[in-house]
Amino acid sequence: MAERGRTQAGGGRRRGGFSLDVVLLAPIGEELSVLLHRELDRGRERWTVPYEAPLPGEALLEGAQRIARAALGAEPAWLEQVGAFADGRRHPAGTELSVGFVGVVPQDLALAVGDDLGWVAASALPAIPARQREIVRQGLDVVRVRLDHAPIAFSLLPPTFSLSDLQQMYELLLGRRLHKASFRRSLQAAELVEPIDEWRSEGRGRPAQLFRYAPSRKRKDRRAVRFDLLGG
Amino acid sequence: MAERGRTQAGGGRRRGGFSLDVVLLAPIGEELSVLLHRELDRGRERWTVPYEAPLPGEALLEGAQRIARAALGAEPAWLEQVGAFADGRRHPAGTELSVGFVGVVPQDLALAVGDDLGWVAASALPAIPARQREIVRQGLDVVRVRLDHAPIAFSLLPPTFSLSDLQQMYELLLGRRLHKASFRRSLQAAELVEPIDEWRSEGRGRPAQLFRYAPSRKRKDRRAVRFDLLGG
DNA sequence: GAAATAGTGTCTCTTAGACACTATTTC
DNA sequence: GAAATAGTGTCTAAGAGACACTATTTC
Repeated sequence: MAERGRTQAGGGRRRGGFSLDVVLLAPIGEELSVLLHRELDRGRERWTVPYEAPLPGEALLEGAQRIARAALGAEPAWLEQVGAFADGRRHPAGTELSVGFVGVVPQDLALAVGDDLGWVAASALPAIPARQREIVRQGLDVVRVRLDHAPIAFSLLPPTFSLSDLQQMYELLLGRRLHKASFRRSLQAAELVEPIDEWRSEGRGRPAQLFRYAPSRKRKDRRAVRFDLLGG
Repeated sequence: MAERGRTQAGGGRRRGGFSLDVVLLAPIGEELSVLLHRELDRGRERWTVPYEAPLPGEALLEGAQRIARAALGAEPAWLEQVGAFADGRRHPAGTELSVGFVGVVPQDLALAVGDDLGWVAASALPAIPARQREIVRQGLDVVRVRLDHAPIAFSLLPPTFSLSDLQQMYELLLGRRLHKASFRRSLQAAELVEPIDEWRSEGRGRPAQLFRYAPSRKRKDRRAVRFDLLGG
């Protein structure tokens, strides 16, 4: 916790090394949001994706986890490499190379970030360094591609959830609406969730049955969930 | 051409930098093969994936192209980044970090490599440094994933080809058999090829009509080719 | 009752994959 | 004719997506 707000501590202007850049995504209200760090550069406010130099001997994923922990005070629920970026575009660390990561954070953990950090809707990012903008763009793509194969959406939900919760999470991450009946059929076919004997009422409307994530081990290469567009 | 056989020229033991590792794949006969470089290390023969240090100011893809050109004397037909690797495993450059690329090379270009280079079946690689083995493994995955969306198979064929040629190339790259009728239906739906008024006889059997790669511009996000298993 | 949300049944259309066939060549 | 390869027609099963419906709650 003491590390919070000092995300850039190790990210000097070391020309020889490289930076680790960590795009953290969280569902904030109805928006898929990105964690940005506010820096003051000669009196001007600048936003950056959290980054730092790697530590000697540290694996890339470990370093990305460390940077995420420094920013969040907690581990992201999922974290994966996006790639290496050295296109000559501007980066605040001054390094020629950056290795990008993307991770997701559940909303409750996301809300407890420090003063100089903020969640900004991915659809309305402020100006950030060009190389980092590319990392964010590709990071969003990585999440959307991986969504079918990794339990990213589940990791953002509490242990029990309704199928409407789950569908909304998928829709938020994908940035598009899904077809309700089809979503549920696919979920059933994928054997990913298990109903529990519990219902939750949101005030208005029929109470929703709750489920928990319980993937069937039988089919490993089976696609997780298949999606349809739009929906009633 | 003068560069050939000096692939490792820039790949010293610079702890501070990183290496660019280029996995080159080619269809050699019936085998999908990887280009390896033979080095002598204290009298022992060692095989490595071509690698070098990047040049200052050079974009990653440019560097990978340069390394491929040095090894092949030609550009690969397709080249894409695999990712960054710094897992602490062994790498001949001695760097902590490597950025991996994967590319493909048509057979005719592939056959003209120098003495200290050789094409080895991907299914039967010799011992290579652990980090490079991982880059090869992930590189093969990248090719297979991209095959649906990038004209990789076409880039490995001459301008005109039979549909059986094309299917065989897909099968080689994917490492599995495809279903003939389904392959052709998918190809038709994807509007990727155009028949030309020319046939080719292989000696035995009915002559095959020749086609050329002619993607329809209309549907950009349409999946390139959809595949089925096995086949008559 | 209306409004809101959860959940389902059924229809159509597309496609993967199997199967079996026809077509055209060399021997 | 047989063998080999190219190419196609049809059937089935699965799945996507639309549509409309039923079910259960609050107001």
